[in-house]
Amino acid sequence: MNKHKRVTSYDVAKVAGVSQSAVSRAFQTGRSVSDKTREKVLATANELGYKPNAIARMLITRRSGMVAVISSSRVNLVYPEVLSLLNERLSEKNERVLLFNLDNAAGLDDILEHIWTFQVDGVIALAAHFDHKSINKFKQHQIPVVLYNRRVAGHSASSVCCNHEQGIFELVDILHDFGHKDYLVLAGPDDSDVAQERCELAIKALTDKGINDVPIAYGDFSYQSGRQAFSNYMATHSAPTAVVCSNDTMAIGVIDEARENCGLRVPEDLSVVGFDGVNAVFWHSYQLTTVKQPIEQMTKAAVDILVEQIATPDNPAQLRVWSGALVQGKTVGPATN
Amino acid sequence: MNKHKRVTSYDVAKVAGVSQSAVSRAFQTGRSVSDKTREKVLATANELGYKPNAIARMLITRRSGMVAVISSSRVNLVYPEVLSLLNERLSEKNERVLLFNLDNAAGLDDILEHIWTFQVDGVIALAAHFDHKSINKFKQHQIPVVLYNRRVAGHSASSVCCNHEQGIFELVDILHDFGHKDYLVLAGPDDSDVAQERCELAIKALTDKGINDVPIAYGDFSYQSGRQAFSNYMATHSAPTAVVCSNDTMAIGVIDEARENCGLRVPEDLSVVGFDGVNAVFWHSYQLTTVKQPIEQMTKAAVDILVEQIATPDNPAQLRVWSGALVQGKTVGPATN
DNA sequence: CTTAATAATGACTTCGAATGCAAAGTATAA
DNA sequence: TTATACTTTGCATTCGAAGTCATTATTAAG
Repeated sequence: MNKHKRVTSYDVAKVAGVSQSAVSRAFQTGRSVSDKTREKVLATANELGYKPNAIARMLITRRSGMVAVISSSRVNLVYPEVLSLLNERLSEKNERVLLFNLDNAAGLDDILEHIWTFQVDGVIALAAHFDHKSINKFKQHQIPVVLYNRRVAGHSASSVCCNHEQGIFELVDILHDFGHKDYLVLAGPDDSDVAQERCELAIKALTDKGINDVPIAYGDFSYQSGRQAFSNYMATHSAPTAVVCSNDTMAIGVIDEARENCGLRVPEDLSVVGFDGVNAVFWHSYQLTTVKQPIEQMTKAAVDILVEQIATPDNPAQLRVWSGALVQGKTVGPATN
Repeated sequence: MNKHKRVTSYDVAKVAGVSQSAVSRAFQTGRSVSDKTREKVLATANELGYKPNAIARMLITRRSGMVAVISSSRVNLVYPEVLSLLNERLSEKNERVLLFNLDNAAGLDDILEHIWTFQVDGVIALAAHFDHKSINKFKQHQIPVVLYNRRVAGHSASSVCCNHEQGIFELVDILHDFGHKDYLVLAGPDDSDVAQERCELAIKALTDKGINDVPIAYGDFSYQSGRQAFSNYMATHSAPTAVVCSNDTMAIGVIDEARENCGLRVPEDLSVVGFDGVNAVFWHSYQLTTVKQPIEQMTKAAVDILVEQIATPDNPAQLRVWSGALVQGKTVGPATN
């Protein structure tokens, strides 16, 4: 077997009695090699245990076969689901995932440094704290980017989005139809674009219904922060009848806090809606009323667009938007006051 | 700014009036360069927007700065949590995560092919379907591996594990103390080592208590499979009073199925225990009795061991085992029959 | 059986940083 | 001042595959 030194294309060439070029060509499709030579090369390669060195290939082809995915993790159950699908789609396109974790805005610079040096073919950014000001740097470095659920003015980067406006308006419609008048909006961290957008849309939807001055509480998209925020709110205010949460994980936190520590039944005393449609909200004890993002379609499109931009970098940036699917769970009921 | 061509160390060298070697050395610590030269180089590098090309460095140093993490995703909530921590620890050691997803045994060969060609510095394997027979191949390719929750006979690879035996015995102890006699063991997929181990240990623990012929149902570690398995079992058997599940996610599935479709209250009519201690089981509606793995310590150790093996490949493989922490939730009660 | 067109092949160069080695520079000791 | 030790520096080579180009082998056409 192969002892200490790696088997290179030269080794294979020597044994097979051909040139290194022939070996290289044998491992590519659509290259000018006779079947005879290719067979011979592949046979001896197999015999010697030769595997092409991807690093050397990257250097000369200037393609790394890696896509950087900038995700978050700590808090929001939606990230693992999206990451998993992205990984699958990218594998099909023969791209590997180089994973970066961004849980607070401070980490971004470090991640960018690594992205430049690693020569990734492209980037998919889904982290909540991803700062869209850094998008220009990608352009300078000529690295295609696809933003996930984050649109940027002027279309300077492609993005795939769920239509938050439609989704949140539908949720508010339902609450309104049930006669709710006392609302609380539970927003995400204020340095997150998605958080900001969803919060503003909730306020706007409520204003459209003639409901003004809605109080806003803040969390960080995590379960604990949902509980904490609701607990804090209840300590100084009377109970609302409906809570519009900027994501599912916080919504579950609110439900648990309401049931455990506030003596409120959901949905009898309190209606709660979330956003995302993560798997866990469909569990029987919660059955949250929420909007499910079409993450299969969104991740597929994100990868398709990215791969296209890698192949033809001069193609214009594009934006694709999907409607979310309203899921009528069991956390919304008629207003009681 | 930099237009179309990448800035290389030669460009910096020319502008700074030094040799390419000097530039290279300026970017490394502990190299023989005068402070004056280093400053000059770093200044012009900054000016030209030069970033060292990691690919070229990988080729010559034979270190990629990447660790392959083989994870699963579909089903078990424990993976995202572990993955996130691994990523954090590896970043601290200046290693990037190259992510591979293994959701069924068939995908392994493809992943291995990629691991060889990408010249990763090391591998951390946590996927349930990771087949320990492939460990020898890593040795042949001289790539250090750390197994997560998977020990292999003969210590041919390092591993960090949670002491499943202790944990499962403690869980069974509790159930036994509550007087349970009618058990169901819900096992994971039979091509998974962890699944097999936990199942056997549950049976062993029960046998030690004098309880024999315990029925076994099978799932795939997912919520849905937990529901399905319990539903199937109930269709042809009378209800057990206690279910020992091989992971938390399935345990939650069992609880939901019992409550929703079987008219069983948990814990009054049915006691359920899980394993792992994923975040979601602490949510108020579940509060599962389970064993929490010390994933902070385990991931830290996995990374430390791997980094050590990368630095000194001839060091012997090591095994580190932690006890899990019993979490007394609210899903276990006295036996009713 | 030529001639023209096409396919297959190998020699050589390239990608960009790191490093062994020898030469040149600087500091220390006698 | 000279001999010696140590530090800086640049040259040339290396990592391993891929691509360019010129040459040779093969096939098709006339």
